[in-house]
Amino acid sequence: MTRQRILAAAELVFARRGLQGARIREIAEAAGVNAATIYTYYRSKPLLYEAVLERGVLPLQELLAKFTASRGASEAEQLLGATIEHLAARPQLSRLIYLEAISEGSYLPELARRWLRPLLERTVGELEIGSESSQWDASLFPLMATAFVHLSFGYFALAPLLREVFAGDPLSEEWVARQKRFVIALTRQMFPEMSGEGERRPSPSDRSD
Amino acid sequence: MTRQRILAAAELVFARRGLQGARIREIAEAAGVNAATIYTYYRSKPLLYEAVLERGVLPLQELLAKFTASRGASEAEQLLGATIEHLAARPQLSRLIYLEAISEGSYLPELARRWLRPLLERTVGELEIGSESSQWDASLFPLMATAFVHLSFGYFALAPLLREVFAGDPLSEEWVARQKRFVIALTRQMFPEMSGEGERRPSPSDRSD
Amino acid sequence: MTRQRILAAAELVFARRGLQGARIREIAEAAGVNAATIYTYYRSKPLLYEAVLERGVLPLQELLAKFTASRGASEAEQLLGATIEHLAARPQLSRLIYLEAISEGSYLPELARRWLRPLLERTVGELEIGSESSQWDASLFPLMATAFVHLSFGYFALAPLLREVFAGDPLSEEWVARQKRFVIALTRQMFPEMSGEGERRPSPSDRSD
Amino acid sequence: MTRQRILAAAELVFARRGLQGARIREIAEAAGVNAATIYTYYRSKPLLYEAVLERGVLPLQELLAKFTASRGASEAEQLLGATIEHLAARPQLSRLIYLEAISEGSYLPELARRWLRPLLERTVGELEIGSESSQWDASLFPLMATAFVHLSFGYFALAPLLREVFAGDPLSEEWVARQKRFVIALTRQMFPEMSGEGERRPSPSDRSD
DNA sequence: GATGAATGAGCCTTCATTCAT
DNA sequence: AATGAATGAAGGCTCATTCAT
Repeated sequence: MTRQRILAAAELVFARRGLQGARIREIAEAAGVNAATIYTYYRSKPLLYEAVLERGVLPLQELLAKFTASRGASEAEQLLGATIEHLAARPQLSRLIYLEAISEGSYLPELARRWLRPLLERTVGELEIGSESSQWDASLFPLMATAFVHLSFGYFALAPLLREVFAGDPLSEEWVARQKRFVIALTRQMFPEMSGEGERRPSPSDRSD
Repeated sequence: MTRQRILAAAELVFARRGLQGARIREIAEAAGVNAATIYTYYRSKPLLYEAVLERGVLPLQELLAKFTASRGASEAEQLLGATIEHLAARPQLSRLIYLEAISEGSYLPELARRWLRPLLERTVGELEIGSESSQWDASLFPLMATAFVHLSFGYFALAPLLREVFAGDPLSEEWVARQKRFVIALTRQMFPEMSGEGERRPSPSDRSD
Repeated sequence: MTRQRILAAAELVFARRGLQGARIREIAEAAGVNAATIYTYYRSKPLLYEAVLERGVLPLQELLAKFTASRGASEAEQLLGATIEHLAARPQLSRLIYLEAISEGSYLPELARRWLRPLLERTVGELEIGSESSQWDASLFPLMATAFVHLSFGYFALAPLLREVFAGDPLSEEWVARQKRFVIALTRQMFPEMSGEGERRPSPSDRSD
Repeated sequence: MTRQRILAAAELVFARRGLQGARIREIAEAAGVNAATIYTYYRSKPLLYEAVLERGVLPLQELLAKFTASRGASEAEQLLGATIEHLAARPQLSRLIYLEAISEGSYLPELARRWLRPLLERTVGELEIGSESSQWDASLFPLMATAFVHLSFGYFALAPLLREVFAGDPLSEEWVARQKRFVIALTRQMFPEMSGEGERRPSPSDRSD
């Protein structure tokens, strides 16, 4: 129980300050425990940091695994939607990953190997199925896959800035739903051929709220 | 001269560690001066940080200003292209901005006021010209504008991660050109009505290299 | 316990160097603790300084309070004697107060309010009882009161200089007793009318050693 | 000229902060010169400090010398009066000497040898002339001499504290004159036999203002 | 398991001092 | 003679970490 409280607090602080900027005492305060208690569970700050990342990346891996088995027209859309929902429920995750990437942290290779590479392969592989009929150059596929990372993870990472610019809260249900709708609509716009015939092809202007 | 060396070194370190994580001594070493020398020019680390951000944001403001006067079909494309080229020449800028946003730094309001807000207004305003005929819901415009931030700034901010995943260097001329081409193609895909008749509408598969 | 050791060491160093000149590391060494430990108890050097002064001034206040109730001929003498004995037991206190005064420290108003002002009022009030018959101009009373501060506190503050000039140790019992005798004799010399009839009027040359 | 400005500024700052607490840059600012300029005249902070003390002690030595030749009843009074006037014109001198004494500075022996020792010998010697008829124990002579140091130098050293307690300014002409009158009256009170017959013996209540 | 106390290392910043101009 | 720029050496303070309780 204490371990979970520590992990949650650490995630919060690491997502805001990064590994170097985070302070054990701040994490301890956020967790409501003494700073020394943290060392009962984790032998050092970097190890705690790794545990936090681990706890964030593992579900992503699992999320991805679900979509590896079945393939189909709407698979990509479902993956995108599920990812965004997952991220909306864990607002710190995107920030952690972006911070780690920007800071060129030592966990970066792990992040690439276990999460981004599978994600890209999975998505690009998916997309390449329809590549023959696609109007897109195959060399753009990595960039496209990357774009979807930005449109899902980046949206949440930049939330503080968006909050400053727009009136509303980017993490609110309404906003998240809108972003989800936008990304899926964008996908369909880019790959019209992937939308199965049987399925009604929704207009980007469809509103669910 | 020393001041410029300090600013350049500080940009490098701040872009990697953030305000809190950056160490003055590391900046000093990178600048090839004694740590005390930094204080001859900047009275504190936060003030140095502000100066670095200032030096990064001002050109963005000016870049934006150039495109405010004339409007037209290909204006948005030009702005996007120019932005990406600008960022490619200053690889730390995107990281600085993303770090500041993720860390909810105190410079965030300034960033919103002087850069993101004008950018969005400018782009959304541009897009709204064609909104009548557009297939996009007006409520998605902010998200679309934000998406272009991700596709330009985010690309460079995540460069270390991409470098880890792909074989090549995301900051290389070839890669940057490809990203530029991709983003512009995406724009045309999304707003076909904005491409003027006189202009040949290029296929996204066009290659310049 | 550690707190007391720190306070004692700090008193020693502050009395020698003042607030600005004192070095935390020197205090720590004198206290036999790590410099960081000091910050476990006091959040900053000025706050430690205040605590040291507080610990010095409070007993002075209490000493003064004892003599506020009863009044009489020999009260002043007793106060003087008690003060000198108190100071002899706390050799740093006078130096602290003099340093604070000379340096125009921020604790000065507190010092005036809680110690010197009551002392003067108390003494001057006492003296004024006999003012009718006194040969002293009333306008000199403040100066006289101040003189007694010099003759008690100043004696201890200047101890290092006296040690340099005379052979002996100004803080030795013998010297302190002699100073006490001198000050009291001086008082009687100045206010012969205050010495009660019943009491034998001792000659200044009386020796107790 | 610059040298004098530096000395004056240094005196001001040293009198407030002591050797350790004083900062070269503060002295430089007070003198209106660049900090480096100070090093054109003095090779180090301690040497500047010595020069300041030297400049303060030398006139005291000379003042003392004037009174060494002639002896007489009113000599002591004149010395006291002259000293107080001298100090009133150099408000920092007393503070410098007291700080040096309290801090047990390295200049202390010099101070004792050149100023305090001669002063005491001179005064005590003077007093001992009348010791036969005096009511004072000879062993108290050093203390008495010291007392006069307090009553002259101490008065000015504690000026900031007195200013805090009393309404007026202890350095004002009126206050200084009063203190002078008080000290002289006290002397006469203590040594009535020293006041020559021919001279009218003034009452302590005499007022000059 | 949890913590208050303690500390070595290191951080930001200041300071006395030097030197080229 | 005077100074702006630069720096090695602290100085105050914080931090991650340990340990006895």
